[in-house]
Amino acid sequence: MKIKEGDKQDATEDANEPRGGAKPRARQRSAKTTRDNILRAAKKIFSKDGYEGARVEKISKTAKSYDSLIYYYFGSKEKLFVEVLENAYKDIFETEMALELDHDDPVGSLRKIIEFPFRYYLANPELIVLLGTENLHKGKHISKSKTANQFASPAIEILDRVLRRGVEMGHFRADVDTRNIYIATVSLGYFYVSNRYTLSAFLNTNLMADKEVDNWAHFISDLVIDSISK
Amino acid sequence: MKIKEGDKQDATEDANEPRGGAKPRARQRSAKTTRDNILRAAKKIFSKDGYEGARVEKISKTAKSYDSLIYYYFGSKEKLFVEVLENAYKDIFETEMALELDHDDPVGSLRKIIEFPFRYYLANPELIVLLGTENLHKGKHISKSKTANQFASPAIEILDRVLRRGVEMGHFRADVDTRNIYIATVSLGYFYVSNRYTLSAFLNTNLMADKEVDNWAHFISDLVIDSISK
Amino acid sequence: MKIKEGDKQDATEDANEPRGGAKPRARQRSAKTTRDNILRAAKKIFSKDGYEGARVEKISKTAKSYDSLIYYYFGSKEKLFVEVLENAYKDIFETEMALELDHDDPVGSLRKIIEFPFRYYLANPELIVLLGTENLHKGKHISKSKTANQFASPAIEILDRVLRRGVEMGHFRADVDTRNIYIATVSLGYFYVSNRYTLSAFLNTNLMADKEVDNWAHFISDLVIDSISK
Amino acid sequence: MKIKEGDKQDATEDANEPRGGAKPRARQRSAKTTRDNILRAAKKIFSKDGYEGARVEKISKTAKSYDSLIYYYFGSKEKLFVEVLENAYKDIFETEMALELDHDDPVGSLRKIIEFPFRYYLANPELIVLLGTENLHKGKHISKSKTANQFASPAIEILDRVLRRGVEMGHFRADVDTRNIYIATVSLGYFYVSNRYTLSAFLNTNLMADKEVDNWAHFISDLVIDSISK
DNA sequence: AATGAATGAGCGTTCATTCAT
DNA sequence: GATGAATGAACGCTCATTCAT
Repeated sequence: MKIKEGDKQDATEDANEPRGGAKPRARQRSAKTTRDNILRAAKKIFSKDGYEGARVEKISKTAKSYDSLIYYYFGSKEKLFVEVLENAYKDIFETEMALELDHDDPVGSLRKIIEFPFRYYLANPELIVLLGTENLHKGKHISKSKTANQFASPAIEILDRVLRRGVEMGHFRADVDTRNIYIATVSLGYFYVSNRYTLSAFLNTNLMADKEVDNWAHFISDLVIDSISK
Repeated sequence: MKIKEGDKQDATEDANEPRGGAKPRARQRSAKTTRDNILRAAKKIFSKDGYEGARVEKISKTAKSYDSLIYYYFGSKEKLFVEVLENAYKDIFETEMALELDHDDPVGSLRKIIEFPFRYYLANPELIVLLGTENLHKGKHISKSKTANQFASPAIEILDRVLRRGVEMGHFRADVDTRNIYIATVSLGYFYVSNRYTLSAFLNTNLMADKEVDNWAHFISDLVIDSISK
Repeated sequence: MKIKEGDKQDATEDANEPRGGAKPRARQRSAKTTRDNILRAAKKIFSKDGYEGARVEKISKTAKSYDSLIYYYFGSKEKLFVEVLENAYKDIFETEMALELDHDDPVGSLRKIIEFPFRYYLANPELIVLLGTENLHKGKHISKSKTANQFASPAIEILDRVLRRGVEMGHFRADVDTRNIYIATVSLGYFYVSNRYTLSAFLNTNLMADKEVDNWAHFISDLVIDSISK
Repeated sequence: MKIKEGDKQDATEDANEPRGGAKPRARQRSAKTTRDNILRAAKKIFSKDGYEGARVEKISKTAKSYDSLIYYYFGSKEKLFVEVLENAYKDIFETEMALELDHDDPVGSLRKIIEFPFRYYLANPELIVLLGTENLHKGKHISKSKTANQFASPAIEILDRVLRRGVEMGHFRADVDTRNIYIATVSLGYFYVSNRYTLSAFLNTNLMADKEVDNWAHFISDLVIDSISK
């Protein structure tokens, strides 16, 4: 499974920068570009340092911009954070929507769905910091967000369709509970990544080693599938 | 299952305050008590506000003490945090060790073991903030800690004993992987609590309602046990 | 006595907006209008918030214009302030010049002259903030201003003419000192308005009530006239 | 008349600094001293630059202290300002209370009372800036202040006593209005000082020259006394 | 050991001003 | 001339930490 990794590109690359111009040093005066640079830098810094640890100055410097432009475009550090958060929600759900699932192979499809969160968090661990911050603050942003809470149901619906097809085809037990399976699936992927440092220390293993990662991916698939198979 | 809840007592209660002393005006507080008050206050504040969000002054005021005493007793905010963290590790592992398991009922024992982390996190959600902080900082404290990393193996051993007994008695499949089951168990308990706010928002439910909590406890037990049962 | 009140009209009214033009969408605002809008907005904001408290952005927004146009038209916040100040000087002196005084009724004329500053400040309290700012800055603008310091003498001359006519007609003492009377007259009107808040608090009265205002107007007239009457 | 001038001493002189000690450079750790230094510096800076223009850093540097100590002792810039303001009120009223008035010389006494505000503002022009700020902000501090609004009445009572004695002795008209005389008195002293810069510019004179000052002091005494004399 | 004052770096934010289109 | 993005200094305030008594 290939998961699109998060933005790793340098925040300053300006694709639409005029090439070979006479003033190669001139600052791009494009709101779009600046705003995007800040957003990208913010995602990076918030993910690395958490909300409180992230310094506005660090974000603006990373974006090769100015503190004041953060306020010009976003109004406050908190609003910037919310926008970063919403983008992250959007990304993960859109990626999940794009999973190619074979309607006639519910077991294989389920395997893909189960592994998806794990692989996604692995590739985009910044989401974990963002979600952690959000939960530390008792979800006060997500509850206000207009774009965020419309994402969960499609993801569950996809899972539901696969599960029902599996039941229909006689693979799964008739009493499967989609929502519980959904939460379990995310739990098993999230925790392994979110607590990778403490867990690695306790278990005296490097859980991020490829072998370990693959082992876990298979294990959680088997775990869930075994439990609902007839 | 009954889980000992975290310290909820007032940080200022001085059970061992000497009575009838000659200096009724003097605070006359033993070092032990002051240190403990600070530690208790720190746990409370770090859990509520996170490491960065926790203010030294807030901790000292909560402990009815002084900023400078924090430095006197603990050296720095960070060292205080580490001590809080170690205490929290110690508490959860000691509580787990104290689980009363019936050697001749591996399935029931396993059920207890599976539900334990979930119930514990539910009763002590501050642990989640502490662990989250620690993982945000890439586990830099736990790796230095002398007391922390000696706890995991006993917990795994207990699980291992139960699983092997279950295999022996013909309940579980012979190929059960203790470590994976252990991680799965903690994942399923941790995530539900750690992400209770965002998850509740996405699912448009209050996952902390008693009914939902019980549902989840049963579900994760069933999930794991079903998957390893013959 | 009727005193022309300061500009209360909406800064955005565009009386000279061309009608039925071919480009209905274009702002099509003459430079004159924009400049005037800014000037009017500046007077309002400087008067309300003082020089330091007045934000360039607030002025430009009030004028439905842009910060940069303030710099385009006026060069700096300070120069804008100076222009506001000069306009205010001009207004008060022009208004005073326009007082209709009966050459053969020096006492009645003097009464009008004495009450004038009081009534004017009452109707245009923004002048007080402007003058206060100017004095806080040790009059550094007025000393540079070309238009401002040419106004005082005509005002004094008018007073002087009235006083001399009063002496001539045997109403006033021969040794009246025009300049002192002038300053006293302004003092008595200015202070009552400039310190209306602290004074009202100290005296536990609302000095802006109509009754109190009229009382003061009569009192200061009587005070000055009594003192110079034979 | 001798008016106590405002604090002109260096904010850092520490009268109680141990002399000839071994550690002459050691920082005084006396809350009283530090607080006073800040208060004195604040009075100076607020008076010079106005409330908005006064920078917290400038105040703390002037007091040879730290920004943070301002917050430690006063809570905010605004609260510091209020304390400066209250001290200023207290000073002027206490000084006025201390005027030595001869009960049997109401005219002489009245002369002293009339000249007092003028001389006081002259010696303590910072009061004018403080009052100006306060009036710019519509008296929002004075209305909250517990100590401020208890001062005016004693000052008026003193004036009242003198005026009544003058009436009794046949010097003044029976219908004198104490409150109006009081306001007039303050007006005539205040305005001359508060608007000394703009007024000097308009009149093309240096109104602060000794001769001019004395002229004004006499003039306003005469003005008021003439107007109420029989 | 307790109490509280001192220290100084740094934080989120705002502001006047300039520049590019 | 209008529009709005960029620039960079500075501001009020907070914080972890240390020092003196």
